[in-house]
Amino acid sequence: MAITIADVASRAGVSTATVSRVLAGVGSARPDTRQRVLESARELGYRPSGVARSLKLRTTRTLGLIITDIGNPFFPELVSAVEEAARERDYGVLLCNSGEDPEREGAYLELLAERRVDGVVIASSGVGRRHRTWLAKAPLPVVLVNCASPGVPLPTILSDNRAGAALAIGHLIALGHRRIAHITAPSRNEAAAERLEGARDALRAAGLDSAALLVAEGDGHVGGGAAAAERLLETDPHLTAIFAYNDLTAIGAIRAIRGCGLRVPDDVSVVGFDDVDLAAFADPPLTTVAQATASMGRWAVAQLLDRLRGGPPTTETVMLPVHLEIRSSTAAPPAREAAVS
Amino acid sequence: MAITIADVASRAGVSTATVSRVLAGVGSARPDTRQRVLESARELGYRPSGVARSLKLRTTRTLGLIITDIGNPFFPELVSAVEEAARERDYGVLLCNSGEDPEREGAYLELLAERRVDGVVIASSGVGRRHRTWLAKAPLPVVLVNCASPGVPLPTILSDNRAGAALAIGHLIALGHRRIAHITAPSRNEAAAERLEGARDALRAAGLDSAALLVAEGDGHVGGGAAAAERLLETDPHLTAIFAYNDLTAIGAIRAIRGCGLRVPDDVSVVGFDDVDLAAFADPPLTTVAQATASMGRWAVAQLLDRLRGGPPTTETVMLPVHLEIRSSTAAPPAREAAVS
DNA sequence: GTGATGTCGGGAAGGGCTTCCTGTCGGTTC
DNA sequence: GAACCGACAGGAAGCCCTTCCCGACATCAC
Repeated sequence: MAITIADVASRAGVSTATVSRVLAGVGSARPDTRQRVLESARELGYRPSGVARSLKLRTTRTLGLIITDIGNPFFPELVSAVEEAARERDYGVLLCNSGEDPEREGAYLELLAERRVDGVVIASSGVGRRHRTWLAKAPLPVVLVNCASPGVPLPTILSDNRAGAALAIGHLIALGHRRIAHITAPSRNEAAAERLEGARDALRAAGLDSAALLVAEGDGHVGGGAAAAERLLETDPHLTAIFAYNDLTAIGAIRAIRGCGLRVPDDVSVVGFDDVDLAAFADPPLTTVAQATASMGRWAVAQLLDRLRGGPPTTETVMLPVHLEIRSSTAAPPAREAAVS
Repeated sequence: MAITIADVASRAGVSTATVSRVLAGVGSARPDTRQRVLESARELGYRPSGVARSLKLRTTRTLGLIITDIGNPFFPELVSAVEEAARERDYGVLLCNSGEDPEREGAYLELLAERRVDGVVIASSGVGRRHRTWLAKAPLPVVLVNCASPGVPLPTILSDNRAGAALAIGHLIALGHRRIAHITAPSRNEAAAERLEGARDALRAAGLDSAALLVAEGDGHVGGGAAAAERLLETDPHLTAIFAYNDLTAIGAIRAIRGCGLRVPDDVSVVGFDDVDLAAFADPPLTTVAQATASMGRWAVAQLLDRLRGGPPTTETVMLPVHLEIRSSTAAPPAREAAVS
């Protein structure tokens, strides 16, 4: 059915070895032989089988990419960077959306291993911990993005979550806020724990009682953020600032704050995390901690490919700095509250 | 290096044929043989090579997915649906982000064909037209999502763009708007043309002059939407409604409108298209035309797999209905304007 | 003329799997 | 006891490439 190298060879009156060499451009061939091969290939519409080549060469030129949730705009940005870096080197990307489901994660890990992808980048928070034993004896190169696998030495790149959170809270404190709340994410997410810790760091650094930080749990999405903010405002109707686990959560919080008849930032300031594309276009434009998302993706791919080109197995961990993107969702607290505090 | 079926066979003291049969669960094997094979496989940590299997079986259990721009939230929603439908059937998805770049599109089409993916779903507006000749003799099953390839009979699923646009404009007219503008997308995008046509349909149906529709071109993104809205407001400072090509464009328009000191929807109403997740959380929540994005993705995969299971090549075209999601970005025009018109 | 050197290109192995075909063996049946 | 049968399991082909190795031939120097 499909044209094979043998068809091309017989049409050109040469052996398959010659066809292979000519098409790959290696070795030497007489110009007329070369010509005939090229012509036959073109005329037949020959397209070499990547599968056969992969079997022979023991490389698939494919990378696996496991992410948590493509519905969170942070991930499309990462996917985009990974995909681009891969494409530049002629690699394909097999996309796996884990949805935080351990079973699916496991299934995908197995699928990628069976498919013999050349490497996999894992950017799915829970995988590192939930599949430690698998990762410890991973049959292929793995790099972790924004996620750790305690005890398993794997190359890792992550944002400085703790410092970022401290930056956010520091900013709020500097504006004069004292009644600050935090919306975290389910604790299976290690970044959530780090961000919470960073928030407390900043409070302590300012000589405030870090235990007084009001905390509610969201789900990393708009809905959870809104619900958490509502609970928070019920608990302390006079809080003046909320630092959210991520931008989606922050957007939910803003919604809820407005739902309570309050204004952002006049009554309550809100800070997000990630600096997703849409953060700048939210209303009001969101003050948020910006991660170098694209850099992470590029680094992960570069790391993997270095390794494939014979580089030594690394366990390097890179911590990327973050910075605060100040927009209009934060302002000084309302005078009354400032006086109260 | 890697464990092969031969290793398992020799450890279990059987032939590779037997191992293959036992692991695939076909044919019959004596319970004790079965046992030995299973045990050896487990002990050795055997993982069959998908590559070898693909070569033999002539199927990769992989689908290609070409999209325009993963940065537009419409696509993650589609990707998510495709990925899920594929995963349920144990298929992988090779993600290709074309970025509207004809060269990249072509490269990806070739890559997918060489990789021998079992099928490809194309949801990248321009591909259908730009690569017609390729598609006409596509070496693998293709289905088109929200994109057409004139003259090439391929199974296609699309939203009723024209009717959707008419719905949007009809809604604005019903609210009393008469000075309505439209922000379109670059004309290489056929959906853009259809939506523009639909807008004119509705104007005509209401007995209004469809030629009077003010049109500006955006880029399908927030930035382009904002720029287009600015131009529009400059041309006609008294327009009272804007229908945008998509939600991102609409969000940009809202930004620009506010930048001019006007309010949404009090001074200017805005309608989007797509009903992206975030539309409901925009400020104000966006009135928009909702597409059945997930259904499209699922249908595309189902279509492809049916075909692979021996179904006949189809050229069926499905047009999905859309509906208007009325939120708070639209309202009656300000009294002064209503009087003027 | 002979040997050395170099250029082309073919044969064949091998990558890891599935499956058709065949053979063996124990048990039935008449 | 012969013929037959079903259940198991092995041999080997074949999926489509790449590349090592080697032979054929031409060319050149001596």
